Amino acid sequence: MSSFDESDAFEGASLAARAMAARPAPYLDDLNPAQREAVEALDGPVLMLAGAGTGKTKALTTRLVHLLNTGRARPNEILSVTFTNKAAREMKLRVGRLLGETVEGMPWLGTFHSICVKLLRRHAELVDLKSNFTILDTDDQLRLLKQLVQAAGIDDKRWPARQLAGVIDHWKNRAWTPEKVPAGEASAYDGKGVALYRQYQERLRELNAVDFGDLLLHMVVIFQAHEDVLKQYQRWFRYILVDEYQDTNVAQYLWLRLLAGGHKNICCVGDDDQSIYGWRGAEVGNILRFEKDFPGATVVRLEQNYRSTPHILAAAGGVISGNKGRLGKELWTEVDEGEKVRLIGHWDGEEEARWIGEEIESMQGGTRGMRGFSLDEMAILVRASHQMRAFEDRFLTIGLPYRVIGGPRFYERMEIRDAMAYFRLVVSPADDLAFERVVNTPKRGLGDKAQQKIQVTARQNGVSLVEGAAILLEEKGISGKGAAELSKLIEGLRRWGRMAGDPSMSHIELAEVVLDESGYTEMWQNDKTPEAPGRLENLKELVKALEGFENLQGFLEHVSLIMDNESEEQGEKVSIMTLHAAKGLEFPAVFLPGWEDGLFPSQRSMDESGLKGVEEERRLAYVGITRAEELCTISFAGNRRVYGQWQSQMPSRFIDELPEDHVDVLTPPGLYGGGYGAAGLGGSGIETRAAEADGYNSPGWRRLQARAGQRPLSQPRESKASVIDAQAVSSHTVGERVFHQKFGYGAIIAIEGDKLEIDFEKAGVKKVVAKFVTGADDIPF
DNA sequence: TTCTTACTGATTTTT
DNA sequence: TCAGTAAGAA
Repeated sequence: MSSFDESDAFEGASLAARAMAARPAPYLDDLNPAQREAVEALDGPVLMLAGAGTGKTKALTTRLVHLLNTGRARPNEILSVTFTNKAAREMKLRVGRLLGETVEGMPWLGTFHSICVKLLRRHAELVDLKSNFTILDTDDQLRLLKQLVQAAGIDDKRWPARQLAGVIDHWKNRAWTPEKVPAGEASAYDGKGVALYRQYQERLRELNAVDFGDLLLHMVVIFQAHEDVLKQYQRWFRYILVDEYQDTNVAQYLWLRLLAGGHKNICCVGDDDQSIYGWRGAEVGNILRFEKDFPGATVVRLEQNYRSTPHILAAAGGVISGNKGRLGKELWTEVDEGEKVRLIGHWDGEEEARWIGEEIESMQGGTRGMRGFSLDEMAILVRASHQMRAFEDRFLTIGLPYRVIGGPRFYERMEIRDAMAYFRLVVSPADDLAFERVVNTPKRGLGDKAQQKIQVTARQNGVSLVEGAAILLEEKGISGKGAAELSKLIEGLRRWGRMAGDPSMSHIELAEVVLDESGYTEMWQNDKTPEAPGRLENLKELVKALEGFENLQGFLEHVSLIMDNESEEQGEKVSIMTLHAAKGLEFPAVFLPGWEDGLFPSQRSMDESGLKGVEEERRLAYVGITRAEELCTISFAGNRRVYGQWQSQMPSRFIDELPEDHVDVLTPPGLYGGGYGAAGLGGSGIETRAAEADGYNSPGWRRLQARAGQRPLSQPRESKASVIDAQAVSSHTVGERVFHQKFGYGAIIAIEGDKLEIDFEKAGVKKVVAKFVTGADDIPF
């Protein structure tokens, strides 16, 4: 607690205030009027509504520097929270650059989670934890939940532990302890959710462990129950800055409101139009409600955009204007016209990938009067990660270098987690979850039965699993190969533990010894799967990462929170990522494929959250378009293979929301008569003329897409307009041979409305809904 | 115990 | 389609 000598701190601050009050502030000259207003409104609540590309980070960091420079607070009296480590790093860097020195003394600039860990370690005893508690990763969490579920005699096939994890996470995001879960949630997880939640928390306490959600939850509980503690921090954190406020969940919101409760010097920065994490517990309401929560708040809108061309901004603006209850912002730019947003429809997903691949290749050299773009300047942003595959396949074929952003992060990889579990066991042999993870990795002939014996022995003796295993061996409760291997493991752990205490041995050597002697490295060396070499490579990298730390313990502590690893791959590559992963990034040229109803907006989002879901999807569209600086290309396909089944697709409703004046409709090559979206470009086919007559921004155009995308007998999906269902029905005739996904081939006996009576070759006579059958000879491709 | 084969069911994922 | 799991076979 040495850094918490308050009297010293306050005196220092006032002295500093007097000494620095007259300091010039040249950095203010670099700001536009709105940014400047946001920076200079230092006291009281401030809401900075920062649209995409409006210099939000600049304003935020300048404000921080201004707080320091005017002597209002010392570096350790400012609480600045971000969501990602990356954002925190960026802020530190930029503050340092503005100050002309590195900022060592900003201990409270970090993610919600990393700050909460610091706080919770100081006050762990208030929630019955020891200050050296461990932070579980999701694998540990899941294993623990699985045990509880099985112990409760629940069929974990019908009720997967994963689902329980989701429910608990959701509750924690809302700052509900087991006692506070409202009655309305009682039916969660087969009605046993709350009870299991309680057991889970109990078990965590026994293990002296917390999960990610607990970090926030425990701190909120502490602040609510211990006014003295809260007051202490309210005084200490004289100013609070919050980035990405639209992404805060209820727990984070409460945490902030408690901390800001005294002086209300809180500045929240965010953009309600970029709230895309509702499904993870984020509450757009937090930002919409700010002025009510903090009456008299200064609200500043940053609307001048420094990123995109006016066409791109107009297209994004047109789409987002369909959302209700926005705080309202209109982005503008001083930049000249530039290219319109390009729109193109394709026959199917593969064609779309092929076209984008070719387009990327030709864009490198510059086409249609445009400048050339390097591969690093181009990105493909998809709604769901499975869409990436088509592009990867295609790019591999044509040898186009690409990089996938997102996906499993370094510390989430299996081999890294396994290795870490070994390290954890060396540092703290009582880490049961780590033991469970590696006891049979590599295979030691210790299956379920043997592990159960260890569990029972440990529980009977009230000791950890490692000790339980030792006792079991002594009692000869286990025999054969398993016994020999287990005793080897236990001995190894003891030996490594001693080595850890030996100052003559570096922790890097120790790590190598552990991975070697445990047989873990060997396991991957003997593995013949194609990913094995990569995994060995990762292990080497892990050992290398140890160099930055004093010992294993310090390393483990660090890693539990910093789950990101941006190993900057060399070479120019196109980026492929999800829209979510793209938030906060920008690229000169952006491709947005797969704009089809059901895919984007995603069917599931609409089913689960209705209008709210569509609005969040729309914000995702807005985020996608606003990633583009110079060129944005939106595309869709008429047919797409979904789970191995060909389906016809309707263009996304968001396409109809694009303002016509800012869109160029391109004609895809290789389609007779121009095919889709030939509006305004002439041509001869019926489709083309229809498109010209209606314009693309009309129901007629949509109908055209639907019709053109619809092969005569392929199956429409449930959500489609009734017109199409009728089409599907009328396309069948009695006696026709058809195919059904479940029942196989058969012949139609009778047709009643949308139901068909079919004599299946294998399944006999059945009545099925027409949309579930396909003409037998007409399975596309 | 572990390897093999059949089944099921499927977004987005900052920490 | 395809990955991840669950029951059967060696």
